[in-house]
Amino acid sequence: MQNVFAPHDHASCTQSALTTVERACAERGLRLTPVRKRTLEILLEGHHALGAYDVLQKLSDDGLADKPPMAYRALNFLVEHGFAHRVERLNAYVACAHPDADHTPALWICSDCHKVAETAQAAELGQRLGQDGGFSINTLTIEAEGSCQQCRGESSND
Amino acid sequence: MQNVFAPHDHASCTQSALTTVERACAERGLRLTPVRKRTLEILLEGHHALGAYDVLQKLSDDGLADKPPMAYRALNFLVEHGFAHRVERLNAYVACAHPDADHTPALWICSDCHKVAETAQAAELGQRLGQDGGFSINTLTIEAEGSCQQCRGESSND
DNA sequence: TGTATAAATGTTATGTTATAACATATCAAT
DNA sequence: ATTGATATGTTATAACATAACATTTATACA
Repeated sequence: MQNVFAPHDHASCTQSALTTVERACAERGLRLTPVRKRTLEILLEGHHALGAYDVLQKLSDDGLADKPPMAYRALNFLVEHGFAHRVERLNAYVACAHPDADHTPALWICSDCHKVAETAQAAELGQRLGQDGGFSINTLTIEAEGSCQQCRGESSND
Repeated sequence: MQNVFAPHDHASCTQSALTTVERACAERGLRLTPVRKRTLEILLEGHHALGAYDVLQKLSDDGLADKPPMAYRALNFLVEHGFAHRVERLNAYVACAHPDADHTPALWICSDCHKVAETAQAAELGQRLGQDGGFSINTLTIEAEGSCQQCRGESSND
């Protein structure tokens, strides 16, 4: 687990995500317009899920967008291209922790600190699960709500 | 996979779910009031997810409830006690396919026929996933969207 | 049997999340 | 420059959900 729960150098964490997305957009011919980039930055400010209207408020503060569709469009762009994830349980959005990998993430929502972490091993797992019933998966949502190690104040070997 | 996608004797399927829930309520001292029972019946009419307002409409037709909180209360009761599940991806609800077992279901949403099936093997799986990061899971959501075997028109051994 | 307590229901009002539909502007290629 | 595609601006409304408080009904037990 790429541990966003643990203390880390968040500035470089943000910077590297941003750079990676910029590169990915360049490579894939995607337009990381001002609203889109700012939306990503907003999500990157913390490892928390933000609702579309939270994002909209911040975009509005910056004079970049002031109506729901604008925020939803930017968020949908990010989600579609794997630069952010929608957290179904929260009707909210998180920046992707490793936007370059093609992945179906499992999301880990700490109900205490409200941070959301992500792991990538979900896809194979879904395939395995679906095999029995002959179900062919397009998209898979795996979200756990609970408490992270940091919030439980426990050591790693308990 | 308890295959709700495949043709089956739905009347007996419904009846047995209903009986099981009635028994469970009796055993656990829960009150399966008219609105609650009818709500369950409504969900049991098909293996489809229904939105709270769809349910409300039907309850209203029956003169049992006519305001949002009434439907939400009944639905929440069913969900809390494991007699129905909330489908996060759809903001909707399905009757539980095996309401007696204590389970964390994985839900299988066919985007073609819109039926929702359920399997029970999710819990262990979540535990395994969370172990690495020391994350302690309270609730786990696993939902796959895709196409069922029936809708793909494929044989079982492809 | 009356009364206390808890549980469920009824009701108003509003909060929150999301999109349809259509107009306008900008970009990218020829 | 023209065109076609993409993105943005805007209005309006749809869809989902709950807070807060009043009233009724069930249940327990004095």
